[in-house]
Amino acid sequence: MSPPKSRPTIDDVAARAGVSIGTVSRVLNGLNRVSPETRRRTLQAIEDLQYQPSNLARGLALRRTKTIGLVIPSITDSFFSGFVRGVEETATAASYSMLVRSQPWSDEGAAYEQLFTPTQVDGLVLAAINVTRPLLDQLTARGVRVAVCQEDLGGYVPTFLVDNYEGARELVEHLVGHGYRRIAYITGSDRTPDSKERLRALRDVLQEHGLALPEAYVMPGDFNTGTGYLAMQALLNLNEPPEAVFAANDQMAADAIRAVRERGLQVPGDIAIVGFDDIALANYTAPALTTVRQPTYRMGQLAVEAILEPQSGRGASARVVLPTELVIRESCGCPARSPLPG
Amino acid sequence: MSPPKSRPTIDDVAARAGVSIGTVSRVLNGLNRVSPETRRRTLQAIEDLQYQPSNLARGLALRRTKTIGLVIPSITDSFFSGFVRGVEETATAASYSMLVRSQPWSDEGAAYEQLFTPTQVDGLVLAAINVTRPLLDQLTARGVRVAVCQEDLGGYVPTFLVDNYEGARELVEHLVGHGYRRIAYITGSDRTPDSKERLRALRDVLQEHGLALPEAYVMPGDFNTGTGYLAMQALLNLNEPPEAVFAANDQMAADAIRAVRERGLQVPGDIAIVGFDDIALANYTAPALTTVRQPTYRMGQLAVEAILEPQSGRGASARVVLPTELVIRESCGCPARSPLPG
DNA sequence: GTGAAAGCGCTAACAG
DNA sequence: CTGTTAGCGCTTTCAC
Repeated sequence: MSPPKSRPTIDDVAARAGVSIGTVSRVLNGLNRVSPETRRRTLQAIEDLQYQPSNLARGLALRRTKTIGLVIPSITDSFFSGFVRGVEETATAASYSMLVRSQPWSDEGAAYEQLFTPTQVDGLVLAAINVTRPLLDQLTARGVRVAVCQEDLGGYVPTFLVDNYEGARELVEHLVGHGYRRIAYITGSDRTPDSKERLRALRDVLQEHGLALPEAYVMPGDFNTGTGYLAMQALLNLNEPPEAVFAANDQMAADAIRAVRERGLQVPGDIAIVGFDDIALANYTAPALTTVRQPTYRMGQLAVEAILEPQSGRGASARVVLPTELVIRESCGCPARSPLPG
Repeated sequence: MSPPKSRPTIDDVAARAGVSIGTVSRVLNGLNRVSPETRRRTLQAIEDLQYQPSNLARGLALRRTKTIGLVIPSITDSFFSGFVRGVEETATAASYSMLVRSQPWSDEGAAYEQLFTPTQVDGLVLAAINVTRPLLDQLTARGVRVAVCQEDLGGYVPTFLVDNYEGARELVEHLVGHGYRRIAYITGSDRTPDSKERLRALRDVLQEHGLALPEAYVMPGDFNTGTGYLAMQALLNLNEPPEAVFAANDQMAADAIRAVRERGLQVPGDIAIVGFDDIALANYTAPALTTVRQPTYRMGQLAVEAILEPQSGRGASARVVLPTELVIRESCGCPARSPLPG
């Protein structure tokens, strides 16, 4: 691409108003006092020229860009929907722009090393992204504020997580309360501890109720669309199929429901199914999904706040675990409730 | 926020390598030739210092930022999911960063006037956003390349639309093929011509088949969650309810399905329902939704290409109408097909 | 109060 | 091939 055409600069404004650029800068930033008359003339010139200061030049001089970067596995993923809104709205409210980069998970975790270098973003929100400690150190050493979500890097940088264990416990207790004894689990991928934590909760609750979790009741999935369907088929083929299944996330739970229905069986009549996350889809499966809501919007909001107001983050090394919320709909066996999404 | 800590600059590199900054710049941009030895020493210094050039300074000097801005009603909306991916992936492939701003539709359409000023973005993708001609003129005059999607501003800037009329025609023809005679429509909002175009197609096709579209069969909706439910209830309360309903988008169709099911009726047994868009949800409603797929990914891709390679856009004023694709699932009355989403 | 001038970090001529 | 220098547009002392 070729360079853009000309646009008014601070010099043009100064010339037109008959003042120096220093004065223009002053009325623009309004800290020092400028005489009413000078200010008026200057504002008039700005208006006439439709002048807008260059963020680039301003950024260079100030060494800050008023933009924060968001790195996320997939900005389009329904699960991150609330999170992204939380980040964007909070950033926007503080007059910050949001630079986004989708960065699918990878073992190397290398590609984004050179993205969002300092002086391009003042802060970085890393969501469900595994970065190496050296990279993190380099970023912070260069003055980039970073906040991490859905991934525990050790807590030497503000971190926001969700209480998977407690959330899952509540969900499983609810299932047990329905009277189900044979409860299976469809796992997520193992690149984060989420799936394991939810499974641990399932194990613990079952044990506390004197129930067992047979090896065969733990079916592998990967959080993505498709695997829930396969896992459920395998579960249904067991000699003694489970009475209820807990899928590590809603996407797999939705696919599991399809697998059950295609078998000609009913949910929750023949088998109950619950998920985790409470994505938008959870309201539209038939039956609607009982699940655990994650405070994703809040998390995005907190991450940005941690970047914007480091002091509130207690030495920039807070590690907060947010509570979840059990959302009871119909797939667990409870009667239908509100007619509309909720 | 306070300015960031220091980071290596091109001067540090030059000093360490014992060369001038001009030389460092040359090895960085590799256009002019540099002696192998000098190059080696310079690269070594860069490596040692973990130097990364400042995009800000570079942008100021070059007058381009290598970032494009995306303005969209809601970056989180499922319908724009493919579009956003198309924009991001195409931009990333060209080494461009993506600045995002959600801008809910409004009559004034004013808030984003000062966002993404030049020298902050080289180009702007406006999706389903109504901008005034003066603003558009100002942007292009300042050298910002803009591409518009899902909104027809008059064609003096690259515009990408979808063939609503043809897509809807195909869908309705399919419905008529099923034998339905009484077909109703749930409208979208009127801020874009989309809903009206789809309705026009419905009218035309019905007429061509000697069928009528009673006034009462056109129920108002607004594309958003909730209204499809209400509209469908109203339709069911009619003395002579329709045999099939065409909702202006999938979200409303999904809500309509819920309304029908809650009435104890079957879809498509008692009443067929179809939508438009083919969002992810369309695969999970029960029954799965027959709908019209919009080439959103392609559109995002084309928009970015139009910005990056203006010449291919034919004088930067192309206006391309993309074809849609009929996606037949079960809600229209067709038998179930593939077990997995597709 | 307001102008002049020194950068911020980098690219791009322009001399050698 | 490589060093020097003049900006890019804005903020910020430092004098007047």
